[in-house]
Amino acid sequence: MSATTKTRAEVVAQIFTVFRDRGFEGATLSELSQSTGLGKSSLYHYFPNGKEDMVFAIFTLLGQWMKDNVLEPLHGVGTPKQKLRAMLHAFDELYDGGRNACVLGALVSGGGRMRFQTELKASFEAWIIALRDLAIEAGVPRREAQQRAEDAVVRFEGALILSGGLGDSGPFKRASRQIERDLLAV
Amino acid sequence: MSATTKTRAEVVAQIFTVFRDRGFEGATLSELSQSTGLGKSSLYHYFPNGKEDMVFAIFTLLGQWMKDNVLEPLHGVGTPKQKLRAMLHAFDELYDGGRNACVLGALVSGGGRMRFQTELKASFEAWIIALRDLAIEAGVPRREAQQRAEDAVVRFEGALILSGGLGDSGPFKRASRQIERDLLAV
DNA sequence: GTCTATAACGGGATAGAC
DNA sequence: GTCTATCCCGTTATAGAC
Repeated sequence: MSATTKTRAEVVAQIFTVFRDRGFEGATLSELSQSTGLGKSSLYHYFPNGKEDMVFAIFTLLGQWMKDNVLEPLHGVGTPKQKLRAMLHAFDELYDGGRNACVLGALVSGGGRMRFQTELKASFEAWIIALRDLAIEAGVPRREAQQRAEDAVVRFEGALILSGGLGDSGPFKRASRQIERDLLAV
Repeated sequence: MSATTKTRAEVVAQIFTVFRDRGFEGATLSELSQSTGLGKSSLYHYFPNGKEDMVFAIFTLLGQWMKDNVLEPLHGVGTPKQKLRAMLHAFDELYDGGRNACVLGALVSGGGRMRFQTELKASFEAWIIALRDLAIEAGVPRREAQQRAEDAVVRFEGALILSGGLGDSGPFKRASRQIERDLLAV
């Protein structure tokens, strides 16, 4: 790739932020065009079916991010506690310490809930499974691990909503600490 | 009020569900017109500034609902535990056991985050204060009570997102039980 | 108060040149 | 691949009759 040519990955990374901040209906082609620096027609070159295709691309990007930042480290070296810390650090960067919303939450809350039901379910489940397996590795019984993983996702999502609503990153930071404390506790 | 005349409260209750399910950008005048049975022009009679006015009316409705279902019972008779159960029952009905989204979450996640920042903050804070005061009444130290109240809101919001994403009311039901267990625990 | 009609605008999407 | 130009439609909003 050269300096003047955008890769698809770069384009997807840019539209990702728009859908995250505006939701599906709120993300207009004008803003998507502006944020990517591409004309509307060029966007249709990348995404023939428009916004719907863009969101599918975002789900793919999320899957890749999860693989790189959660699943791979999970199978790497270190204690479960170390791996959890690394994961939490990655989430902290993704959400910018609570200043960014969660694109999954934005799509659930907006009109995309029915449109992307299958993908949303798969994304949440993959997330939960990753956290669950880490808890299992730390010696937590499977059933309990599943519950704790769901709790962690609930806390992330809820804390991002509350941090957004209050304009205060405190709830997110505290949720992150609670997850670190609770997920693997014996 | 007669059978043929809608009160403003009835109209607001109907548009409430549209914004809750569709978000601010996703709620169109066509759907609002359909759900209320009023023509678009009639909606402008009730809400001269359009959708923005409708959302302000929703915040007012929420404030009243909170007063009736949370604040009043709080100052009524019964043990804190009994009052908490009554509050949780009211929330369970509002969210239809996890099948409904939270309108505050929908407004935070959509484009309304900046537009209604003041009202969102006030709504979340009122909610937290109500839960906090109940915990204080039950003998929880003030600081700890504040944290638990924020946790409860985080759990509600996150559980509604996850229940929506998974299409399964399980997370909401479990969050409700956890709040009942944790908020007042000594 | 509610309606019909319509204005004014912006949205998503396409065609075709380069 | 990206652009300009354009289309069609839905959306917000207003005017005025009843």
